[in-house]
Amino acid sequence: MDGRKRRVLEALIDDYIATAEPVGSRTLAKKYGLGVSPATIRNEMADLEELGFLEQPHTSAGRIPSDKGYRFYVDEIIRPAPLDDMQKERIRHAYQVRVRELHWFIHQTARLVSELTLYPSLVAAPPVKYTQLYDLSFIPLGRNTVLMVLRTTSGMVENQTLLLPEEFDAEKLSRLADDFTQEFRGLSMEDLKNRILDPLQGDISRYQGLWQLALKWATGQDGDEDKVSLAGPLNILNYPEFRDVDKVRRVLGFLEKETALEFVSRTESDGVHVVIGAESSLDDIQDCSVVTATYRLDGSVVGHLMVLGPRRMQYARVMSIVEAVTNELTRVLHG
Amino acid sequence: MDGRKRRVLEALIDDYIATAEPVGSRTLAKKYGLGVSPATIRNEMADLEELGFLEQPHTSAGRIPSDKGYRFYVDEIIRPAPLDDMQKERIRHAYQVRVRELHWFIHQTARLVSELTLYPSLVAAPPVKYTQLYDLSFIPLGRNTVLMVLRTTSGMVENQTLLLPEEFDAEKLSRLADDFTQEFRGLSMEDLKNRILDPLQGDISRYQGLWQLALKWATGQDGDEDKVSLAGPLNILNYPEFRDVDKVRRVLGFLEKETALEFVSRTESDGVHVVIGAESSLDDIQDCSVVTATYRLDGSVVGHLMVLGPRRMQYARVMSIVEAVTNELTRVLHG
DNA sequence: TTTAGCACTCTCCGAAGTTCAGTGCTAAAT
DNA sequence: ATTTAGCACTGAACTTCGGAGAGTGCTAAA
Repeated sequence: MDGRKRRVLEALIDDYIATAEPVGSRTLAKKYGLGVSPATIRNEMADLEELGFLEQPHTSAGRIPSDKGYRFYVDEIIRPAPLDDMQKERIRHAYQVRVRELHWFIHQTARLVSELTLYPSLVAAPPVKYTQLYDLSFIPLGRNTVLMVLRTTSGMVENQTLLLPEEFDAEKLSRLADDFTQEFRGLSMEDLKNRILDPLQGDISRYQGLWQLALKWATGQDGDEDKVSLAGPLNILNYPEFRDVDKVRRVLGFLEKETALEFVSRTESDGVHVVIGAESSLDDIQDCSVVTATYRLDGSVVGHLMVLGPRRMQYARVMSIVEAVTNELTRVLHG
Repeated sequence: MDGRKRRVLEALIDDYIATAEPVGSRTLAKKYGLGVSPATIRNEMADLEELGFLEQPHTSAGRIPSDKGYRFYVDEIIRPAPLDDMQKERIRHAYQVRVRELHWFIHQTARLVSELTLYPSLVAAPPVKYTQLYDLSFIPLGRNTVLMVLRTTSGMVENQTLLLPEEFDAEKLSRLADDFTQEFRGLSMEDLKNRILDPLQGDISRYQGLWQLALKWATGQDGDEDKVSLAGPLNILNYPEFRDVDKVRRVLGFLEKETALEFVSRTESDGVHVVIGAESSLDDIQDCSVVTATYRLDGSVVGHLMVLGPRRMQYARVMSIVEAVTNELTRVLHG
C-alpha cells in the first residue's frame, strides 16, 4: 500500500462521496492532480480491487469503494474537518436556554446534529440502569392531582403530573415522599425495577398505592418515549441511494424501532466510532453507515448519539460535528 | 343520479380504494352483484364521467374517482363503519394511565389514531390563545434550580425545570409566584404575550428576571414542540401512490412543517370533516385526503386532530375511528 | 515503470413491434 | 326504450433489438 495507491483511493472515495456514481480512471486523472495517466490509475485500481478496497458494479463501469475501502479511508486517511464559524456558533447557542430536563437536552441535541450534518440523528438518554435516585417529592396540585418530581444523583430532574388514586393531604404526601427517598436513595433505576420484580422481595403490590405509581414511572415501565429522540429522518430522502421506497421504509423503520436504541447503546468505549455497511450485521442498515458517540452526564454516566447516512457518508465532517456536539453537551451537563 | 348510478359509483370507489387500480366495467359486473352486463355499466360509467364523478387516466384504462366523486361518496353514500371490539378496547385503554399533562394526551392520541387507521396522524394542542393561566408556582429544587409549574383554567399542568438566573430563597420564590399569579390569573397566553410585546406596556425587560423566564416559557416563545405530535408517518410508505420518493418528501415535509399545524387548526366547527385532494389548495398534499376532527379540553377549549392518507382513503373506517377517539379524549379531559 | 492504443464488455437508451385491458359504437334482443 | 353482444379501436406496458458510450484489461512501445 504505497503512497500513490493511497492517494488514488482517497481521490476515488472523495469523488464517489460527492457524486454517488462509480468513478473511472479518466475522471480521477482529470479532476484530481495525480500526475499520472489514466492507464496507470487503472493499474492501481485493479490492485486496489484485488486488495478488497474497491468493487466494480459491472465490467464497464467505474469502481466504487467496498466496506473495507471505507474502513481504510476512515481509519487511515481522513483527518478531522475543522468546523466553520456558523457551525461553532450553532453549537454554542444550542444549550443556552436554562432548562434542566434531560429529555430537553436530548431533543435539542438530536435536532442540532441532524441540522448540521444533514443526516438523520438519534440521541438516547443514559440507560436507566445508570441513573440513580437522589430524591422524590410529591407536590400537591389540587385535591386529586399530584406532581411527582424525581431527581437523580447526576442532577437531572424528571417530573410528571398524575391523578391520585385516592385522596391525600399535603402532610401525608410529603411524608410518603420522604419515606420513599429514605428507602430508595442511591439505588439505580434498574435495582428499583429488580426489587419490584424479584419474587423474594415480593411484587409491586407490596407497596402502597402512590409508591406503586412512583416506582412504575421512575423505572420507565409505561413508556420511555422521552428517553430517545430522533431528528431529521427525512434527510435520508435527499440521497439518491434512497430513491427506493422499500429501502427508505427499512432504514426509517429501523430508526423508529427499539433496535436502533439497542444498537446505539451497545458502544462501550468513549469517543467517536464509525460502523460501515455490513459491519453492523443488521439487515435493515446494510446500505448505511453510522457514526456513534457518547456523552457524559455526570462525569461518569454515559448517553449515546448516532448519525445515520448512506455508506458514502461525509465521514470527516460528520465525525467532527459529532465530536464537537458531544463535548459541548458533556460540558453543559456538568454544571 | 338514479339508484343504479349510485350503486355503480359506490362499487367503483370501493374497488379503487381496495386496489388502487383503475376499475373497468367487467370487474364491476363480476365482483359486485349489480345484475347488469358490462355494457350497461359502461354506459353508466360514461354518464358518471360526464357528470364529473369519474376520470379516465387514458382511453383504454378503467375509471378512477375524481375529487367530486369522492366528495359525493363521502357526503351521500358511506355510512359510519362500526368499530370492532379490539378497536373499542384500544380506545378505552389508551388513557388509563393517570398522567395529567396535555402533551402526554396529545402524544398518546396521535399514536392511537395512527395505529388504528394505518395512516399518519397529527394531533395539535389547543392554540395558546385559548388557554388561560390559572396559577404559577416556583418549586425550589436546589440552590440554583427551580421547577416552574403552570396550571391552566382547564385543569392541565405544564412544567419545566430551569436554572435560576440568580439565587433565591424559598420564601422569595413563593412570593414571586404568588404575585405573578395575582397579576396575571385569568389572562390567556395570547394576552400575556401581547402584554410582553406591547410597546405601551413596556417590553419584557420591565419584568423581574424570573418573571421574564416564566413569561417566555408560558407563552411558548422557545419552542412549542410539545404542542403538536405526529405519529406513524411511515404508514404512508405502504400505499402504492407513494412509491415516488419526491411525493413522500413533499407529504411528510408538509406534516413536519408549521403548515400542517395551521391547516389542522383552521377548522372552526366541531365534528369530523373531510378534505379531498385539491380541495385543500395546498400543493404538497394535492394527492392526499385529510380527515380532521376537534376535541374539547374543558367543554369549550378546542384542540385539533388530523389523519392524512391517499385520496383513496378508507373514509368510513377512518371517520368512525376519529370520531370515537375524539369523543373518548374529550370525555377523559373533562374529569 | 509508465503510457498509448485498441479490442472488448456491459449498461443505457430509443425505436419498433406485440400484447392486452378496456373502451365506444352499432345493431340485435328483450 | 333499455339492455346486451359483438367488434373495431386506442393507448399503455412490455419486449426486442441495435447502436452509442463509458470504462475496462491487455499488449506493446516509450
